[in-house]
Amino acid sequence: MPNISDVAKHAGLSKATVSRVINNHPYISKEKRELVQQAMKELGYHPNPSARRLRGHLTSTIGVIVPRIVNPFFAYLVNAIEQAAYANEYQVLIFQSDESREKEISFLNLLKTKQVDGVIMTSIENDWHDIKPYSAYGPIVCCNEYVQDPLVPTVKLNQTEGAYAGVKHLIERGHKKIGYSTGALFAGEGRDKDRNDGYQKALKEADLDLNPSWIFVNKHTIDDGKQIIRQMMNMNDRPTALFSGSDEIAAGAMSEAKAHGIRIPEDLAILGFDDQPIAELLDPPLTTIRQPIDDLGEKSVEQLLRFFKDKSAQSECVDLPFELIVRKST
Amino acid sequence: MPNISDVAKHAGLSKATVSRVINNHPYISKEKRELVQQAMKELGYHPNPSARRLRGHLTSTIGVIVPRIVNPFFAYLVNAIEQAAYANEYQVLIFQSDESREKEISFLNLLKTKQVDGVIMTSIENDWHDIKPYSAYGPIVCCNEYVQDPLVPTVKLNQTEGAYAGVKHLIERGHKKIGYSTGALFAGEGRDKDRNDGYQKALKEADLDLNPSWIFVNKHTIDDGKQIIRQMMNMNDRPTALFSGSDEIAAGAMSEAKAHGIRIPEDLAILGFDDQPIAELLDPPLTTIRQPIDDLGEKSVEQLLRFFKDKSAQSECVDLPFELIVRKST
DNA sequence: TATAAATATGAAACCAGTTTCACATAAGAA
DNA sequence: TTCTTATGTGAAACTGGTTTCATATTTATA
Repeated sequence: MPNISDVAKHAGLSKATVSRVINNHPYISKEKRELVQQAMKELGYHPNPSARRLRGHLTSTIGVIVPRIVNPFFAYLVNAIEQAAYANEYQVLIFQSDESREKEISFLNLLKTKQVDGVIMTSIENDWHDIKPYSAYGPIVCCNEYVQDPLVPTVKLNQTEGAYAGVKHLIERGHKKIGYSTGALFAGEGRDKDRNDGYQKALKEADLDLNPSWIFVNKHTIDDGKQIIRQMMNMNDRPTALFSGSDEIAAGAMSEAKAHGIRIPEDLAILGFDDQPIAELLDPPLTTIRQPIDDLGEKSVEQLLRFFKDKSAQSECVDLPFELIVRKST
Repeated sequence: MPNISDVAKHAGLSKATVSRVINNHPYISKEKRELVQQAMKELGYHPNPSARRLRGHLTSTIGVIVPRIVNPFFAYLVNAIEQAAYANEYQVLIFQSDESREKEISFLNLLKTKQVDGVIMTSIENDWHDIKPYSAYGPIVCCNEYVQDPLVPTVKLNQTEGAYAGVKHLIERGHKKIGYSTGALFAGEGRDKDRNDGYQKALKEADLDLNPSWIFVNKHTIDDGKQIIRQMMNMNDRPTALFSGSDEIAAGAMSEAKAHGIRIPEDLAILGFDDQPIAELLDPPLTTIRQPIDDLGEKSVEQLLRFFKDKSAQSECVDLPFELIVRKST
């Protein structure tokens, strides 16, 4: 592998001039620039990223923290981020936090050690208070999550509206007993809180009571969905509709419900969240709330790039619209 | 951020000694070692990876090339690899080749520039002939793919056996007209060829003819699965069973088939491949061939680590067993 | 026409580590 | 007791880039 000195020698110029050509510095004569480019091509030269990182601050790598890559929602989000990053000649370092606070922090340390230029967090495990200090070492963008801090660049969906529209749809279908599954019930801030707000708002508007035993907390997976149905089977007064926090939960619930002879949507309407590819493959196809995942990824990368270009850029909070996809499960 | 000189000063020793402690060199007195460790702890010191990379060759990063991360099979594979890597204190750099030859090569260049210590390829787009030269810069492990070169460390499933068992299962269920979807029909080597072999072997054993119009080539996605059914609808002589190359194709096919009033498995049996989580959620639940994804990932990382430890380690070819999961779709 | 500003280049310092070389000391062998 | 050999440490060179500083040459302005 040739290095910058080889190129300099080959072109009959100094390392400094070669470096300037590589970095598009001003004040270089066209003549020398072409000489250098010629030499680079002839030697098949590629700058060594480690060396660049060591001196400058450019790593051309962004970190993405996801809870679990096997969750299709995050797989699609990572995909969108990767595409956008690649188009801008950035690499993506992907981390699974596994919903562990320690892992999350260990990944954020990459900012400190200049392994990544910036981080996109698609989930937040620690208190923001503990994460914030890391943003001194590089920009951190919240994507699909957010915190109560106007200084944090954020790209998110209006969760309140989404949940509101979903529940309202169920109410319009005539349901009065609406079950609800959520990540955290008494979340002080963030996505879950907003969804909870939307759920409550829709109920209130329709003068419906909120039955606490119809609220299922800390549900995330397919198995959790099945479990919800099993819980419901033990109730005397069962909900007639279930607003689940994700398509995965909905899929699990649908599967288990059918196993118990419950007809969907006649006996139980099920509403998902995400619009994953499986949604339309389920039987009956799942009514769900589509999140604009590609936009989410693109905008997040965009935000990050803005900060790379201008250290003191203004923080933005991008709010993306959602869409209710009505299929046969409601 | 403290650097190695700060630590050296704090401990009253030289940079060299500190470096030796970090790298577990022999010939260091217990006394000084503890002094250094104390100093590192007190200062909260973490070595700068870029600097280490620059001189030595350690990047503590492995690259993984997948065709598409949104394909759940690869999401699970990446997950397994990541977990195994994390346990060994390695980071994972994930790349989507998007089935593009150029992208694949551009990622392999990271080996050249010492950005990754080694690469796990879960798909191969270019001819091996063009990839091989890169292995001079670091080990390349084939995972779930393979090439005709005994010098390449490989972890794979016995695809021939898998396909054979699947088709045989369909034959035992009484099917004589078995449709088959594959990636490439005339593949000279690799996964698709082996599966094709297994398909043919099972047919031959049962004295069944191979009807070329029942073979569907270059199918991968949910939509491809739907398309297969549409093609079948136009046939006078239709297969009574479909052996699809993935659960995704199977899911698409099942959905479209039901839309046309075809009963499963009475009118058409459908067999998947992978055993993805959706398999058991479909209606009817999908009979499929389970790939031991976690083992696939773990073994691949293991192989890589072997080469990191011993540059001239012997290449191994690990063959993993599969499992037929019988559900209701056949 | 004198002076300031813009353009253009190279030498050397710098980033934060690792490794080589030189050298000192302690232990084991002749 | 002398000569190897093993053990332990530091100064300095090195990795491959970027950036500062010094300096030379143009070009623009007063």
